[in-house]
Amino acid sequence: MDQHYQPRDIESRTQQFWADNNCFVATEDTSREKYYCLAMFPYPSGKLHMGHVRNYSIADVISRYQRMLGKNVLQPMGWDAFGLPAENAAVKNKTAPAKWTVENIDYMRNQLQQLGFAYDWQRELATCKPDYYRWEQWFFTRLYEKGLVYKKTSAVNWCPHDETVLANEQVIDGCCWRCDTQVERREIPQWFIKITNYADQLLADLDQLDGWPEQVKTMQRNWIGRSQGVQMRFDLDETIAGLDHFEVYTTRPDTLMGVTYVSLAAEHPLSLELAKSSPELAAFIDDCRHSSVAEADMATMEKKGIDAGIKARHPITGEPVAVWIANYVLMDYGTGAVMAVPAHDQRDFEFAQKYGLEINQVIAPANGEAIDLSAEAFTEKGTLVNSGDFDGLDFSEAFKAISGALENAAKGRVTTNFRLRDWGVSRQRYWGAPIPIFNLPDGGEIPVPADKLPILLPEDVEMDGVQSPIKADPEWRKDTLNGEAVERETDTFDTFMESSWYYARFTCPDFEEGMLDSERANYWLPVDQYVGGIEHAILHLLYARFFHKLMRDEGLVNSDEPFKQLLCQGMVLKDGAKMSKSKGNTVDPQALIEQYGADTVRLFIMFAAPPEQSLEWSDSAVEGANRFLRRLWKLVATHKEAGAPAAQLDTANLTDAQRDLRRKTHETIAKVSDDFGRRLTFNTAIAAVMELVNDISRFERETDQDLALEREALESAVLLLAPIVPHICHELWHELGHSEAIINAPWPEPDAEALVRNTIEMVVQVNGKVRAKIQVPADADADTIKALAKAQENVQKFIDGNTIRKEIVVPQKLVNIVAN
RNA sequence: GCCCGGGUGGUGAAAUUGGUAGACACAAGAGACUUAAAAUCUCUCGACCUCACGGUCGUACCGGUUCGAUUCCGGUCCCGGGCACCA
Repeated sequence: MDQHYQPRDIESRTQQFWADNNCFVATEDTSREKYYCLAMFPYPSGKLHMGHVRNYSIADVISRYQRMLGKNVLQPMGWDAFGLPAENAAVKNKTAPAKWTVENIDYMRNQLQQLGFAYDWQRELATCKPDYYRWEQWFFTRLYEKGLVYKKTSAVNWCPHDETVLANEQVIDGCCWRCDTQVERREIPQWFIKITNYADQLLADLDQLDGWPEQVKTMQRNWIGRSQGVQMRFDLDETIAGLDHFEVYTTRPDTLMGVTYVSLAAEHPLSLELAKSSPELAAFIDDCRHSSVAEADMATMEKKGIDAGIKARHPITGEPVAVWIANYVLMDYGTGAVMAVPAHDQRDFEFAQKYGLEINQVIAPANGEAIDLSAEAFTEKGTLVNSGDFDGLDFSEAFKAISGALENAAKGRVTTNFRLRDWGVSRQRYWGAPIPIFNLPDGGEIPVPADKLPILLPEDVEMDGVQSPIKADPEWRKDTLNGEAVERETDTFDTFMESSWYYARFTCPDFEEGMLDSERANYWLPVDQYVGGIEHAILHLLYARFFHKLMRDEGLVNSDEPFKQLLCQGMVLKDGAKMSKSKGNTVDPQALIEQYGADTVRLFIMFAAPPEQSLEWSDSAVEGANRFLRRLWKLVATHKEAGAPAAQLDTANLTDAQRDLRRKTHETIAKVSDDFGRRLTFNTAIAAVMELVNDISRFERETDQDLALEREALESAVLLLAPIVPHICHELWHELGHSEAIINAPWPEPDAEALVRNTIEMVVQVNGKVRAKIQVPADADADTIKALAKAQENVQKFIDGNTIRKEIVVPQKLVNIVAN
């Protein structure tokens, strides 16, 4: 055996072995328990970054561990290949997005292979290929036929200088990232999928996701945002272009008697109508357009408003209420109009103060305390005051009474509302799947019939950064249907469409007869373990859950949820900031693989932090990971020099030192199994193996029995590390005399007998402070332990002269004597 | 602004169900080996007091619950993720 650890040779030999033996090709086998482990597929941006290495190392460790447990494991890999960066690169480098994307995929695939991830490469897919997106197009036409798709106008960011639509990311401080022109909102017709039809299911089914982090479920619940409230009408004093009222929704009907004005969105039909006869209003509404469509921008911008000059009638008192137009009311959410209660809503309060509007208290704290409405609104629930017949009621009584009064007067009703909005899937971009719709000469549209699919995206194009090549080309859109000329839709799909079902396509990527081969899909689905960045906690995961239910209702899959267990890994940081090109703090994984080998990179990244936490990069800690592997290699080499043990291990006759090493070995097996299988804390698992390796190094080997014990300990360490550093373990396993490859070795199990301890160390506290440590027999009773604890000299010192008030014994752990 | 997380030595972290704060590493310092360096091995390593035994303080900050709080509760500050067209 080579005395020195040579990762380059070891890793290429091992990877060759895996490839030659098709080790990771997965086939359906109903006689075995399946395990589908999936990491979020990458966008092929050029080369792997540390976030990828972390994501894929975590998933690979889980896959390899489950395989050693005997499961039929599927771990696929593919490419989320459509998207904006390819277009930007195309403009910059004068290459077609397709070419750029394919080259990136080739480079990154090679990097993943160098890292030794156990993928079934036969299932590789790329979403930009027609054999993938054709089924997405087909599915969209099915949704259309089911009435789950519709077209409506919706706002986009528009750069008036470049005459192009901008993504939120391309809007910097309200201006175009290329030409710095102030962007405006522009309403254009776009396609939507009715995710709101599934809002209740998407909310309710979160409860069955026991394997998801509570944090992610909470975020999704809040995002869906189901609320009970009241929708009511405010009648206008005069009819304006046929409009005699508008609707508002509130979750706080108890504050209704405190309404002092109402606010309309700038795009509200009433606002637009009023602007026709008021240059002042028209100017204000025009000004409101100068803002990006991003909610964060809307919420943080200066709140502005203007008196619309009309009055509405309070639905209960009939008193006139001022109508304002405000820049912070969203037309896309709710009714586009909100009632304002400045005394009990902070945003309304600030607006009212700014414009000198009335602030009327109608809620008092339930405990009778006075409130000061000169500084801020009182937003908690309480008891009604200044509310006429409703005075004295609490929130729920007031909710019932006021909504009842509105219902009786036919002015309102109790409704359930969702914050969730329908999914806008239209993009005015080139590098995406064309939306499969034909526009008819008479102005209508129909979905592209199945026999005309796929609508192919031309790949040999030039990008100018302004207009999509399929929009610029007058020929591309031309098509015929039943001999009649029709025009293809030139918008493409949101790329979240592709990433919403790729996990299912991996079960049957070669299937040509349909979107999914249900038999194979139902064998592998749901995904047992999904691993990806926390930044996807809401959008991607919600859309994928939605798509799964859509596919279920189409009869393609038979489960309700796509991902049984979810692990959200933290980001990789350097100097406390996210690694990014713009900050110039990136570390190239490629250089590290070349310098230290894949195993060192994998070990470092799994050891540095638990998976959910952000990970701080450290060059010297990588050095440390490499040092550990060298030590392990050397330890096996030294062990081998002593030859193979002549006799079997005789576990019934062990010295104390031998018993200690054997206990450590089996404690480590138990600990690592729990960390891998239940806790998913790989850093502590590695630490436990390091402790074992330290103990082996310190173990003084003399007899043949010692040698056998040392071999048991080393073999265990190698098996336990195999999922993390598979290449070195592959070779060490052979060196330890096994002809069968470690990839097919079963996971070790702890021997209960080896774990037994005769004595236990317990801590003795006096008034909660540690004063002594005692060794007690494992089966000692509480009185014996208390007596022994009190007999300690340093314990005596602290209880002497005091009365013992209480003695607490926590079995196996500690004694606390309370004395004063 | 709203929703969700996080904050522990010089550094990354550990403490799994409220029970020994700092496992395992990194860095640093001292020593051994070496002509020398690297590598390797041994020891020290939260702060303060103490010759030592040992003691006091310490998990962002303020307060609470408890025999006992890094862990639970209330508040504050700071950092990160998401906010529907980055993926």
